[in-house]
Amino acid sequence: MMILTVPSAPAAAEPEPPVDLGALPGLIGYALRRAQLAVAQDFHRRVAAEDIRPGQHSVLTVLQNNPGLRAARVAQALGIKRTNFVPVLDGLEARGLAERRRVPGDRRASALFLTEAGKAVLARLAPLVAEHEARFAGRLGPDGRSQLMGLLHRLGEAGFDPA
Amino acid sequence: MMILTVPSAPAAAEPEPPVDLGALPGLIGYALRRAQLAVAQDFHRRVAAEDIRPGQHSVLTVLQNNPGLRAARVAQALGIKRTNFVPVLDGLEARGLAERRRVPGDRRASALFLTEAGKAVLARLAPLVAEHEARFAGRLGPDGRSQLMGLLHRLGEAGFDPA
DNA sequence: TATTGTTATACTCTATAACTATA
DNA sequence: TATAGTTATAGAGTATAACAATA
Repeated sequence: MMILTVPSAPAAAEPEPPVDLGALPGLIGYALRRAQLAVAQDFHRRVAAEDIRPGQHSVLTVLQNNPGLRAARVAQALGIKRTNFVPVLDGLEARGLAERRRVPGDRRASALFLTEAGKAVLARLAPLVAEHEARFAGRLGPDGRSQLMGLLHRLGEAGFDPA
Repeated sequence: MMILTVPSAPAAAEPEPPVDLGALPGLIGYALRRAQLAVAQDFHRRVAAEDIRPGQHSVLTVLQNNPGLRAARVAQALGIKRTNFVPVLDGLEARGLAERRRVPGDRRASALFLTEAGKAVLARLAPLVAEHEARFAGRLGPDGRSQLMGLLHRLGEAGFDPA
């Protein structure tokens, strides 16, 4: 019996050499993006039941801690442009989680508040966010976590100003 | 003389109390997002002259280090879905920086290569990216930088799979 | 049947310019 | 003239579903 063609290796055993990422894994920005993607995806999965995204969670948290704050200040505190903050707030208001009220002294401004439903969502969110946080804190250990927070804070300093 | 209204302080001196971010600054995901935003904005400014975004830089780097790699493998290595990789590659090809070539053995696949122009862009990019990296590495110090890379890698592990 | 690349589509995020009503 | 909120719009990024050609 004659063998007509001899593949250099069985198809199932072709290992496909790993992709060489070059200098990318050593770049701070690349490592940040990969880590942030992983963390954001976990947030999305954990909090899916409440249908809240990280940015919405941030806004609700700020309103809880600063009832009556003006829209421009919320946006600025979170690094969101005023113009992009409008649809975010529209969404929260349409779902009955937050509300705009007129400010007595200044008829241009609006003061923002959580509704009771908004407070309830935040209360239900708390344990989900805590689990999410614990998952990644667990990967780092207490020392690693506090080191990371310090290092990230240094990167974020003096960095941006979303006029 | 009767004072009708007494503002609690002159308007110019009203300090506007700081916004209370609550638990946000202690959350890994929030700190990651702020840091990533600052780093990405600096990348954008530094590299504006070449009109290349971080994702494009990553693709060009992978093609340089793995000439002839298939599209699906490039996308998977960078955490981009195959379907979203198409317009990225279209853009690079339209600018003459990368090209698709037919693969002899498999008529479905395309092998990806940098063009000479693509190699030249990457060469001009190198010092800009190095400056960008140095800016943030300088904020952390050598030890801080290597700690950060280790911690970010732990966060990104086993995290995502952009099928 | 499974894989490669692709189209179509939609939703989010981010960005700029310009408007309105106030101040 | 400046500010608070808004509208309109455009560009990226990311997501799913489905298709043709090929394996």
